[in-house]
Amino acid sequence: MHAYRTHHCGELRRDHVGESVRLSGWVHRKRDHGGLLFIDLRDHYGLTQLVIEPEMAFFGEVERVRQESVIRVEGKIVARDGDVVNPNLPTGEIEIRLASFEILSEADELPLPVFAEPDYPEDIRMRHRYLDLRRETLHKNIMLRSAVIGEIRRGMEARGFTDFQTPILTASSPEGARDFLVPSRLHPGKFYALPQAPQVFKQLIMVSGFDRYYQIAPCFRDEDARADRSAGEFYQLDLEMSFVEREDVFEAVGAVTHDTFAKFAGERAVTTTPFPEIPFDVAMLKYGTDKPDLRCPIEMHIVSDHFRGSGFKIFAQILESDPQNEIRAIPAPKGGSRAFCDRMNVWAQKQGLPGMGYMIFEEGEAKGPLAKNIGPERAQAIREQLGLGAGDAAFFLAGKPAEFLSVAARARVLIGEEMGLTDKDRFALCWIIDFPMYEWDEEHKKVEFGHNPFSMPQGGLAALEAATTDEEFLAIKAYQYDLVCNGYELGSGAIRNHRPDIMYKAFEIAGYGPETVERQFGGMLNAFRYGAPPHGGAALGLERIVMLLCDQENIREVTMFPMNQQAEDLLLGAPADPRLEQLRDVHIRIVPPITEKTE
RNA sequence: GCGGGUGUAGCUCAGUUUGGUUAGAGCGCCGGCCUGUCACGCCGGAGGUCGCGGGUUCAAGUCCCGUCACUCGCGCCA
Repeated sequence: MHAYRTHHCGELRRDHVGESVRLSGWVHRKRDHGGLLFIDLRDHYGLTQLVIEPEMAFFGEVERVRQESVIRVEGKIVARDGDVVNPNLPTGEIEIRLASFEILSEADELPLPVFAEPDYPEDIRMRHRYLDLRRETLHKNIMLRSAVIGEIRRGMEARGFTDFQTPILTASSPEGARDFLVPSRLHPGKFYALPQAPQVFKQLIMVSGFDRYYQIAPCFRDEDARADRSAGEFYQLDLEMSFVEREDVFEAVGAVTHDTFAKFAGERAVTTTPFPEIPFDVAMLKYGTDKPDLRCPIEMHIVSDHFRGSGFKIFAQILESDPQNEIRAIPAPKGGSRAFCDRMNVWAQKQGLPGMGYMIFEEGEAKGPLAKNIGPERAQAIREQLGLGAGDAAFFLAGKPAEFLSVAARARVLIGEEMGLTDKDRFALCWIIDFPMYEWDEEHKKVEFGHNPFSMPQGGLAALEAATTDEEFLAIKAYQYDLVCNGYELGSGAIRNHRPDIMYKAFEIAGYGPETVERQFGGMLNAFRYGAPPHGGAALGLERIVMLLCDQENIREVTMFPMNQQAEDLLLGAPADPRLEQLRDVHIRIVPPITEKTE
């Protein structure tokens, strides 16, 4: 007989009745009736009920055993009949009448319960992550994560992608986040950087002729965490393809994404391929964001013309004061109640806006202060533009789009949810395409790269050379795209710029001379001088995918050993003070931060 | 770096609005009872610097100031 078990705890059924078995596992739950005692024995696979009677020699020992102790038992499988069958358990038709009982590892009093899952403080969950991970939901999430990775790997391999590992100790990559630095022992004063993404390496892999690469790649970024953004490190499905156009990347990534979601979505619907492609400009106009939640059908409209020179003086003046100002409307079908509109207005004020004006449309007329001031003709025109009818409402935001769009975007989603227009039980995927190559850097008053500088500008060198003014530079689009699901950015990618001449020109527009390009990206630039295939790819945040499939809103719920928001590992204690000789080895002296306030 | 929320028993939380007797409940823990439970049940018990420091007051969990921790968000991360 095996030393620890003949079966696992989720295995035994009615057919096994009469067999003698050995099981090992954790004491999940104990129900002591004095004259009869039940234990739910748990392992990775499930629960099995053990029955202990007072005549058994070890009865007293079982009475004293604490939850989460690890035990080994032997016994005979007996049937549970009639109303003692537990239909909620796969093993609910049998139980084990014990012949022997042994504690393999005793548990102390628990800092957090494994059984039942009330919300627990994060620091305690992190400090005792091994207990937290025993709990049903987290255990399942982590298993799903593994299954998702497996599915992705099979999908990628089936489409001819090859898995390669890229360096962890490397040079700073062009992602734009803060690097984690690793001091060099052999080269005093010099540092490696941990990769923010394998961006440069995967492009070099294409130049090296491997054609199709993928990797479940660890990425490191020294930026503050969010609910949907891990502290310090995360994994992405990283991929790159040679001799492709954008649609080739969409076909490959779309297929793998769809199949992975579909496999684990259960009852939830998944957008079929090809995913809708929404130009960046259109997304900003209709949804106010480049990561729209398409489960909400509401689309915003520009309604500036209806207010220009109108009787609603506040909006009219906003439009006159700056040609860049506009009035944006968010339709709210079925939202035509004063209570709802006021509530939304208060919400907008809490988000830092002066407020959201609104109109309520009724049979033949529009109500609310805005409608009164602009008069029935203009109100009717707005109603027609928005395609609204009686019982509907519309909200209005005025000013610089950049200043109200993020609130408008959230308002759109909120209205959709409150009005029951949003189907929560689906995964709405889309591509956002045609990102601008450059954006306006307000701080330095200059044109700057919008995304990473390695995207191919649409129109190539000719487009860059044709543009001469800031306005023209800002109008240049890149072959740069994002994959979006339910309001989350799942990933992004680009057709890369593999031409040194176009790269010099692209950097020149952002104000960087050739020496900057060569200093920062010389390695890759050199590679492009000896025959580089046109190539492109993408990278998808793995945790985001799993988070969506697990219906979780926090990325730590799908990460086995995450750091907390302050980027600390409470389980093992990191970051930690180094020993003096470690610092000496790498030629580092700590300069304590200046904390005293000097007036 | 900034803003919001939270901090009371091992854990989840009530009590703080309006300062006033010995700070409560559920889960867990310890003891007792219980032969069909599966969130077992019943009885009893232990367990509290009310995050920390200072202040106001006859009196502070409650009011004021400072500070720390956790968390969500902004900045940042394309």
